[in-house]
Amino acid sequence: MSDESIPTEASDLRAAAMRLARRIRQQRSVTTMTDAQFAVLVNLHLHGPHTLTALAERDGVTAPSMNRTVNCLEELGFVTRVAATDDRRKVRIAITDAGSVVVRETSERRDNWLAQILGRLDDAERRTLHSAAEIILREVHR
Amino acid sequence: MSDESIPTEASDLRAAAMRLARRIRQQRSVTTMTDAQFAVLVNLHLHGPHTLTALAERDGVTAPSMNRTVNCLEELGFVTRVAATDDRRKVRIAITDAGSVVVRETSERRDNWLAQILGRLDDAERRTLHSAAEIILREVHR
DNA sequence: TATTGTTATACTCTATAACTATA
DNA sequence: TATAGTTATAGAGTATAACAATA
Repeated sequence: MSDESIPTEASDLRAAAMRLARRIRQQRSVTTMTDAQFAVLVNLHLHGPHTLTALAERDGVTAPSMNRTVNCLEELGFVTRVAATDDRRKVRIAITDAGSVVVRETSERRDNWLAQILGRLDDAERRTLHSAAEIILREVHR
Repeated sequence: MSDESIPTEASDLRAAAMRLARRIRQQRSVTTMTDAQFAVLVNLHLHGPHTLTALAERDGVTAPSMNRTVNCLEELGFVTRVAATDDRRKVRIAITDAGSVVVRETSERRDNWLAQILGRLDDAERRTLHSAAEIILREVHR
């Protein structure tokens, strides 16, 4: 394979990634919850409690912006704030049981939607998609 | 390959698509422009002038929401509104030359970023990614 | 009466600037 | 003085409800 095919490959890969991600985002269990809120929930669900600053840095937003998102999640009962014991400036933000349920339900819904598509494919094509996912997860860092 | 591997494949594919799309979205030529605005510009660039209703339907948002986005793009000089001659209720929204420049520059920037990643891979892996893109574009509709 | 576009209003996400409490 | 969190304020995207102009 020669290098002159890279531009076309890049363009196709870009179109495919954007379309697939858009359709995945449409699948959610709580339709009133936004992407910003769900991203925070997933982070807390997978990696445990964080400070406000850590959450903001992880999602590439400012602290005041993350503060508002956390306020919304707190009002919805999906996260809790607890003052840190060691450094009294810090606040420990943790996911609640209700928040974990939302993450699991939405993840399931998204995976079920994708599994429908995978189920239409033959083994070779499914292998191709799985290999592609592994390459992307290995080469593209958050 | 057996069906019990589908859940894992779906989960990996979901993670890969979300991460890749997120990183692609970070690459833009005009950093002040939002995703909603850019999506409208791309649509007009690829498929020509549209009415407000058609733009709203295509992006899955309401007409008032699209109206605000188009107002912003008009103020920035990236689109124009022209009254339709046949049906005087309709408004023809078209991309300007400046708008087309933005679309081309951002597309190039995104493809260059992806090409860097593709350039690190061997031929087999590049073939895998390209095949995966083709499968996704064939199976996942907008 | 139905359709197209728009305005009014409200909520969320985003940002910068400024403030409080703590280290 | 520096850091963690918060509040104040403003711009943009989203929605629903209501309206004017036209078909």
